[in-house]
Amino acid sequence: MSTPETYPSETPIRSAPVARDACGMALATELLGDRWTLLILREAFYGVSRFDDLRADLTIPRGILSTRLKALVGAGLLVKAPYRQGRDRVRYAYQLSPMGQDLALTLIALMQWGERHLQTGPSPVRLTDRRTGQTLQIALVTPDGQAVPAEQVDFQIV
Amino acid sequence: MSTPETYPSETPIRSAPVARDACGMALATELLGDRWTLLILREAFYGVSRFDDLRADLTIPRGILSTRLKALVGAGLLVKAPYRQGRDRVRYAYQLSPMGQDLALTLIALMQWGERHLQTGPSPVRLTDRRTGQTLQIALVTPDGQAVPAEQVDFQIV
DNA sequence: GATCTAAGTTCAAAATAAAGACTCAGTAGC
DNA sequence: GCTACTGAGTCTTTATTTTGAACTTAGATC
Repeated sequence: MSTPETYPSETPIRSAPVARDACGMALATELLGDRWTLLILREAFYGVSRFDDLRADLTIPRGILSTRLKALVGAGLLVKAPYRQGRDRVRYAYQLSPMGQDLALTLIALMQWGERHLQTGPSPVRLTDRRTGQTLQIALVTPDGQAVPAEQVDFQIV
Repeated sequence: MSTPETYPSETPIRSAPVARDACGMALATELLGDRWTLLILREAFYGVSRFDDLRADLTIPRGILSTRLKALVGAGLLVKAPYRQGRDRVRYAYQLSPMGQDLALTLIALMQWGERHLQTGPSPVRLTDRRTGQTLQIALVTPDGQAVPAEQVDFQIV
């Protein structure tokens, strides 16, 4: 990808060319950028959905989990779905909404970066093509699904 | 993509099938998951590299910026490069290391998700194929660069 | 020598997070 | 009916972080 101008240079970049409130990444970061939210969503992707299971799995304080879940439900990433186990009373499970599920590629991108740069051992997670068994990776693709190498990607601000 | 088992079900998932310290995403989240770190990296991608420019652009307290930059340099995402403007004394610019640059796809994934779900107006950011001008999107691809549709992706834990 | 600037450090006050006790609604056992 | 139990929270106190503002430092300029 065409990286931003290398620096030191004669005219260093003094500010970001896109305002924070017009940048999807900045907006997403405001919602997801804290110590727990992405970890909660990771659990949700794995299918962990009950309050006490999340709390035990993450060892997160109850109050914080409660606050975060409210925020995620409020933002539309999670939905509170009623369920009943056995003859027990109705309770609620936190499940990914379509908006939440759509975050999958982002979390996978983060996971693959973490595996490349932070993880020492091999990863237990396998992402493959169901048809061919080939290993899959995150990339930028054209509308017809052809990956474009980084050097060939043009990043511009209009 | 084969989503985790839908729930309510007879056997809900009680805990994540991958330990946090064996999951690249969880490791990445520990490093990047706070209110400022991703925003700092966003600036770095746009080429903003000086302490005071970052501070002014983000309106982040100096102390926090100092702490975060140290952490990012320590983790290897940023490098402190000496520079000299005019006849001024040597100062240091914070630039993305290869490890930091490799986070580009992750930030783009986050940006595209934010654009789809959080942004109201059109995005000023254009990601295109330099050869054909086609708009680009994040996807999972096979080693030969062919995108695989979500339904055909197999996610397994070994 | 006094002043300016970029890049920090230091410190008190405010906001957040953590840990643990408490609540509440419905079940189950006696 | 009374007691205990469970999942899903709330409440309260204490610890940790963040904030904002003032101070510091090193070299360049006047």
